Amino acid sequence: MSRVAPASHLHDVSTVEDVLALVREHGGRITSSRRILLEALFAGPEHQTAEELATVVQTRAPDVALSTVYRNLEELERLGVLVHSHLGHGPATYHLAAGAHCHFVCQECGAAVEAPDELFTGLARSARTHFGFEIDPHHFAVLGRCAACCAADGG
Amino acid sequence: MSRVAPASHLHDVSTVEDVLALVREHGGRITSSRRILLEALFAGPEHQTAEELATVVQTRAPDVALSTVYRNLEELERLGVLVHSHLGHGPATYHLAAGAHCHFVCQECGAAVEAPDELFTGLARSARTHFGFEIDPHHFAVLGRCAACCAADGG
DNA sequence: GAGCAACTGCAAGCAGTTCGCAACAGTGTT
DNA sequence: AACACTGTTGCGAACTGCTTGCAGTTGCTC
Repeated sequence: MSRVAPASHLHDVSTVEDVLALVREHGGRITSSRRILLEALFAGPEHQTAEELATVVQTRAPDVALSTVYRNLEELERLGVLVHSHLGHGPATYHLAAGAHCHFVCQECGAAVEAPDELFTGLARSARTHFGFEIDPHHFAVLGRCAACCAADGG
Repeated sequence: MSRVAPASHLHDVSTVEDVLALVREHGGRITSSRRILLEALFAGPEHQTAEELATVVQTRAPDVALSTVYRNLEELERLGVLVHSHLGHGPATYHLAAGAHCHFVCQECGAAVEAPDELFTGLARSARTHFGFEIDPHHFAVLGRCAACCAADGG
């Protein structure tokens, strides 16, 4: 599956140009769709689906195809710049690896709560000691019921 | 979304007939596809996808459609007899609610490790106190890297 | 055994994502 | 500045996992 050396931590990738430089280093090319996509990622809200990103990109370059967005997202993820997570049942959401965090998603109303990584350190330690398993708490959402829905339903 | 009183805990649902009785109580009918599906669930391995279950069912009743399997799984889940979980990217897996447990799934090799619920009590408590969020650790898998893949890759 | 409603198979449809392909466009070289 | 090399693109079709509409069937009650 993902067998990549995430090189992003060796470089500063805090701007669009930084990322493009990284892309170049890995033999990739700097294309306008790639640049616009990155700008959308840096400028937009934290959790964007491929479709949403495509829509944003298309406001500036209407001919960029959805498949191009997917391919670029895939490439950027391989370089370690991006991460995608599955929040509940819908489409995956993408965000910059730098701002990765964990999520609680309510199965009833779909609300997503961002959780600090510290909440998972205990679980991470147990998983490591019991099973030698290194968890990646960013990639998935923890499902459940949010405070509002618990209150609404009672019980 | 799921707004159901899981009645299963009020009843003993440890056999196929128990479940069918529960189905009847809720106005459902006892059909052969339903019975065969339940037998597959009780007899088969713990994690089965809808497709796998359909295949098993079809060995005994070749005309049972995949959509029927989905509809029955949905119904049984509404009654609280079943649970489905998303282990990684592929299709959902179904298993009896009685044997529910948490999972660690390796993103590299796909291996699934079953984890005791106790590992999640700390996280559950933090989520509750910090966010009023009641996690449901059974419904999702925690992704990461298993011991074997960690060892293989180094890092 | 008649009738109601739950259930069924079938086929079509859906969302999200991937793929094959021919055309196109960055990039290093000349 | 033209050239070739190869990464990238748009398009459309395919794919997976799942859902739905419909007309026919079947379990269950009276």
